[in-house]
Formats: sequence, structure tokens, C-alpha cells
Amino acid sequence: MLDRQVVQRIPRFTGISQDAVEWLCERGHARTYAKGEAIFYEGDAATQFCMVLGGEVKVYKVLESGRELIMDIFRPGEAFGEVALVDGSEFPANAVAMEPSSVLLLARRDYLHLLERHPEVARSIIRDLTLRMHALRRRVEVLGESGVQSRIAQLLLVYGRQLGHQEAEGLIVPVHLSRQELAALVCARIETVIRIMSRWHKDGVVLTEDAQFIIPDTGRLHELVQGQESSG
Amino acid sequence: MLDRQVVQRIPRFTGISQDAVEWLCERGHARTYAKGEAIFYEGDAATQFCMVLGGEVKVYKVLESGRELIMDIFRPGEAFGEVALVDGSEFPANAVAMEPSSVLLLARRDYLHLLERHPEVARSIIRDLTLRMHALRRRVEVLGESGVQSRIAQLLLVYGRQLGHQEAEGLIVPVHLSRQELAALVCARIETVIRIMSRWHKDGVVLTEDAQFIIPDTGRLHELVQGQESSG
DNA sequence: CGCTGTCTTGAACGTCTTCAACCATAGTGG
DNA sequence: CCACTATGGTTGAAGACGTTCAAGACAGCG
Repeated sequence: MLDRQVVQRIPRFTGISQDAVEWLCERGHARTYAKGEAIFYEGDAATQFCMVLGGEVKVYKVLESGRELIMDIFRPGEAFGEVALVDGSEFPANAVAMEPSSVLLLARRDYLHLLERHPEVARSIIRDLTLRMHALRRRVEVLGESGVQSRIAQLLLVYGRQLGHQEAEGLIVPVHLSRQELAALVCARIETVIRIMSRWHKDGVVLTEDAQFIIPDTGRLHELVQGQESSG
Repeated sequence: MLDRQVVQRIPRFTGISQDAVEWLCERGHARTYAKGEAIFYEGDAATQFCMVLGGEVKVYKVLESGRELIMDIFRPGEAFGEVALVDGSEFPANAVAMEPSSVLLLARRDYLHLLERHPEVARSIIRDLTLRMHALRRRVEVLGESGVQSRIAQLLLVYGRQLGHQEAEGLIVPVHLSRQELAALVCARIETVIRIMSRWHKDGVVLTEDAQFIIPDTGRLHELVQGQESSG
């Protein structure tokens, strides 16, 4: 049983009828996951709709080469694993809570029912799918950059545009990413990432703090994306 | 004015009412593009729905580094640039005909009207969007592989699964890709691609023919994806 | 205290890019 | 017919870059 307040604040469900909210609250439920706890695995049948209510969830694949590739990181209000749900297939990747997280779960048949009965939800899903698409497109652009340095720069700039806010010290990007996770996002070895981040820290390009990055001057990062050279 | 026959054979529009078909035929029109001709550019306002009727269309970006990255290649029956159309934004990439092609065009307001009035079209769009998502996900997986060799192998395997058919000589992958285009797909330099393809041709791993690739033994390609080693 | 996990650094090695040159082919105009 | 040009493909050598392996630092926690 979900809280009406919570459901109504979710972008996906704004504008749906009171009846639908009621119905959704009865059918869905929230579950909490500990840090590092798996939500689903690649190959699992997609039987549930999943949406982050609190915390952070990463969806990742283990490539054939054994390397871990983070497809995307989901934050409150974002649904994940939805594509598999729509086409009734298996999850194509693993999902795990990056920190203590709360996830809204809804059985597939209820999800489809909602989709069927409420055109405004269907429209909302289309909108959400396009958002996911943009996100994936950005992932492709990041991975398309040659050079790990360019890829990290691009990644941080994307996160900055998306979640950052300007402060006196620079652009604050409030995402908590370990070096390992950074590496998995840009598809590089952790050592390479560490070396680049160390250099940047020394040069004041990007500062790593407790749970955030600080970019004093985004212009310098942009330069790094464009020309591999620089640094001299 | 479109041909009723053509429209009805498009997966996207199967199952829609005769009225809708009629309406669509009146509003939409087909246009042909010469090889290399641009269909739209990055930054253009997305005012038209575009779907390949014949030929091949590539959607690509020029990255900040100046490198060309092919996001995807579209074949008959597939819509492109649709995400921008849905959210009323600008095209995020360029589209160009890879060979003489025919493209169905439909004004945005007509597209939205169709979406509004025909729930079965809306459902169809959701299904198509999930397909696009799968495609993008596969692109991410290809680009996530380390080593150009792994990426090309992965790319060919994906195309093989999608479009290939088994023959006596091996798996035939009927896609015509220049070395330059292969390079743009895996985000590598053309020279690197050439060297790898030459080696593979010599070793009989992948044969490049006129307008297709032949993979005598997909198992060997799989090995190449997994272990970078090999070749020794 | 020792354990574990993450982070960090160094050196050797292999891969990819870069730059430069060259070949093959098709189309064009004399 | 030829020379000329444009396009796509190919090869080699030098150097930049990233990975790999090995070792150590550091903090949190039993």
C-alpha cells in the first residue's frame, strides 16, 4: 500500500485521475534495498514495474570481456527496466541499489492495465521513454569520445548540465561516484581513471569531494573534450 | 499522396483502421533522396515524421572532437528522428541517405493528430520506441567493449543476429558498409579498422564482399570479443 | 590488531592513433 | 584513347595512450 502523497508527486503520475491514484496505491508497494543489494538480474523475467522513490539505483551489464559497464544511474522519480516490461521480455541488465534505496514495485499486469485504461499515462510513458532515449544517446556520445580523458570530461559535463548548480567555488555536481563506478561509466580501467582524476585535482580542473565533484571552470573541461592535446 | 498498399505494409501502421490509412495517405508523402543527400541536420526543428520506405539512412553526430559517430542505420519500415518529434525539440543528430532512398514524410501536427486519435498507433509507437531503445542499448554495448577488434566483432555479431542468414559459406550479413562507415560505427580510426579487417580476411574470420560480410564461423568472432588475446 | 575494500602509484607492454605515402577504381573532359 | 581528379582502400613507422601487473597506502570495522 502506497502513500497517496508520494504517488502524486511522481512526475510520471501527475495529472492522472484520483481514481487511478487510488487504484495505484492499492496495487503497488514500496520496498527498501540496502546498499549493494540487487533488485533484479540480467535474464530475470520482467514481471514488475520498478521506479526509484529514494536513493540511487545503477543498471549495469557485465560485458563478455568481463568488464562492468554501467548503462545508467537512476534517481527518485525515474523508472528503470521499463522497456523489458513493455515488450514482455527479460531484463537485459542487472539493477542494484548504490545506496539505501526505496523502490516502487508494481505487477506487470497492473502496469499494463494502467497503460490500457489511462491514455494520459500512456502519453506519459511515451514522454518518459523519450527521456530514457536521450539518456542513452548521451551515453553513446560519452562512449564515442576517444580517449578516457575526453569521456570522463564529457560525462561530468553531462551530469553537470543535468544535476549541477553553480556556486562560488564552481559548478557543484552532487553525484557520489567511486573511482570504480566512474571507470564503469566510461568503460575504462580504474587505474586510468584515477590517474586522470588525480591530475585534474592537482591542476584544479575537477575536485573530488565527499559526495560531489566541483568543476571550477567548465570551459577547461570542454577544451579537454575537444582537443586531446592540452595539458602542456 | 501515398500508396495505400505501401502504408499498410509498414509494421508501424498495421492494424489501424481503413479511415486512418486513408487519412495518412492523403497527408503524408514520399520523397526520394540521392546517395549522400542530407535529410535533416542536427539542430533543425523537428517538424516532420520520417520513416524509411526504401534504401538506407544513417543518423550520425559529429562529436566535439570532430570525429563522426554513427548513432544508427535505418532500413525500410523504421522511423528515425522520432524522439525529437515527440518532445517537440530539435533533431540531435544529422540524417543522410546512404544510398538512393525513399522516405515517408508527415507533418508533425498530423503525426500528433494520428497519435491522439488512434490509441493503436500510440501503442505501436511505444513498441517502436522500445525497439529503438534496444538498438541504442546494443550500440552502448558495442562501444563499451575495449579494443577496436572486440567492438567490430560485437558489431558484426549484432548485425548478424538481426539481419543475417545462414548459407553454406557461413553467416551472410547483407549490409554494405565502407571501412569509413565501420570506423564511424565503432568509433575508431579508419586505418585501425582496415588493419583488423585485413587480418580477419587473411585468417578467414570475416570476409568482405561486394555488399555483404561473410562470417564462416561466428564462434571465432565470439572468442575475439571475449579475450583480447588470440591471433597469437 | 589484522582484515577488507577502495584508492593510489610505478613500470612494462600492447594497442590505437597519427602522419605520410601509395594503390586502385570510376568518372570526366580533352 | 588518354590524362586528370576524386574517392575509397591500404601499408609502414613513430609516438601517444591505455592496460596490465605488482606493490603499497589508507580508512573502516570486526
